Amino acid sequence: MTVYKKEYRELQQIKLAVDCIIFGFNDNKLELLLIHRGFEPQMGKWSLIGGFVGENEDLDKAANRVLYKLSGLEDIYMEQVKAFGKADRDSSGQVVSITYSAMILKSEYNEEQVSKYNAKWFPIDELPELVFDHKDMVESAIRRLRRRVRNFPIAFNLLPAKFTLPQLQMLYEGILNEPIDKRNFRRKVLQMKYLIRLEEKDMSESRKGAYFYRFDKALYKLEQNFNL
Amino acid sequence: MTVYKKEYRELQQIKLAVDCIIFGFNDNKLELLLIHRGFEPQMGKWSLIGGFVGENEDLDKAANRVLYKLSGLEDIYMEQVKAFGKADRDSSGQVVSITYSAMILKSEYNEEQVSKYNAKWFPIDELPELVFDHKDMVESAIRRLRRRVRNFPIAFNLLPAKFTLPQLQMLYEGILNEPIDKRNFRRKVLQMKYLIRLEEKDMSESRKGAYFYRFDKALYKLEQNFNL
DNA sequence: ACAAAAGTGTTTATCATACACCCATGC
DNA sequence: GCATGGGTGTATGATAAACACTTTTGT
Repeated sequence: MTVYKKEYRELQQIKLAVDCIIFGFNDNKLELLLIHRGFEPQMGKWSLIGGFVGENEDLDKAANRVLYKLSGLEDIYMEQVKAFGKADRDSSGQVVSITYSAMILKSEYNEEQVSKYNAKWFPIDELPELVFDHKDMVESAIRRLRRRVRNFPIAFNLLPAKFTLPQLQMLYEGILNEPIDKRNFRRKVLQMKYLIRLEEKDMSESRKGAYFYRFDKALYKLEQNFNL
Repeated sequence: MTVYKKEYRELQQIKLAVDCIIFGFNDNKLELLLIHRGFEPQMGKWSLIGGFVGENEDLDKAANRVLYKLSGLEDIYMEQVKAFGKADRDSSGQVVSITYSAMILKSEYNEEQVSKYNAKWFPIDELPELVFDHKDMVESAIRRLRRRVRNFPIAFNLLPAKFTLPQLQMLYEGILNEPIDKRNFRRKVLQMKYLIRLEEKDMSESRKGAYFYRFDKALYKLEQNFNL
């Protein structure tokens, strides 16, 4: 924390921010929510959803507050990714930013807020030019996401409560950006007992129809081993 | 980064620090370098090696500067672990701290500096009471270390350039805190072609003597797959 | 009857694990 | 010759990867 008492007194000019990397899923592709920056510096470029940490505000709370302000979403699975702290990363001064990553179900997202804040979804392989080092932030978040989605049941945050296995597989293929063998995928998914098949079928995607499943959080909590 | 221009102007009272979690290895156990805190608050407890980030100083550079100041070591493998940002984590005010973790070879460590800074090595299962949330910091760094030591050749930072396989195995057993089968360990280690056996033997630990090996960084860079 | 997506098993290779004895040397 | 730590191989089970056909139903 600190070594010399005198350092404790020095006032830093460093500002502390959080940036939220919000993933959604659409058209079999991962998407990212960005905001059109309406002020200098770098006016006109696109930016992650971010803001400064408040006085006496927990870092995690700050990230959630910012996310809530700009999306209306609460209780979203959100994790710290990394601190970005190059002294010259923000041309307006020394700003250290901690990134947080969230995955949200787009259909629960309040579309009013999107336009209100000049926000827009972009497929992750068609991102516009981003301010400062936000491109690095996104890349590190995607790498982390691809690692974590194999070991934790976080992908279900991008799906409705009831979903089909083809949907789930397409989601994984979209996140990992690689094709997956259908039979192997289904076997692995169903071997873990966390997916409960419902009676109902989704008839909208095929004539045969695909069974709906739900993810049972309680069962997962018992074992907590997840691997895809 | 930022959403409202006005926020840009507000002066935060938040201070930004780095804390270094420095691991060494001794007597088949992981050790941690701590500093005796000689000032309030929490005078008398032990603390990680930390300090505030300087004006116009990169975060990584700040960590390295702090580490250098307190240990004399340069060019140490050091990685960002996590940001700690509970508003009340430091009783002297709002201080957000980014932790960095380094592993050093104790025999290269300047012993003069240790006493000069009231620093001391502690086995990780016999840590004294630490200030603030430093215990959480250490725990998260150890978890990360145990994860990474299996997938990256970072353990060699804790050994001299020439080392024996029994030494390496004891190091892994110490870090992971579990026994490892000798034959399986050696097979896996030698299957990756990064370890070069030297002619020389270490005769100090046994009558038969154990071959010295060295880790070939260049070979590792070619493939970069590592798994133990 | 055919198109379109859903669903289903087996084989093979690879990797992880468990396990016990001989070797080289100094005393 | 014996005590001490160093070094070696094999068999078994588990996991991952490749692969093709049948089912259902709306038109």
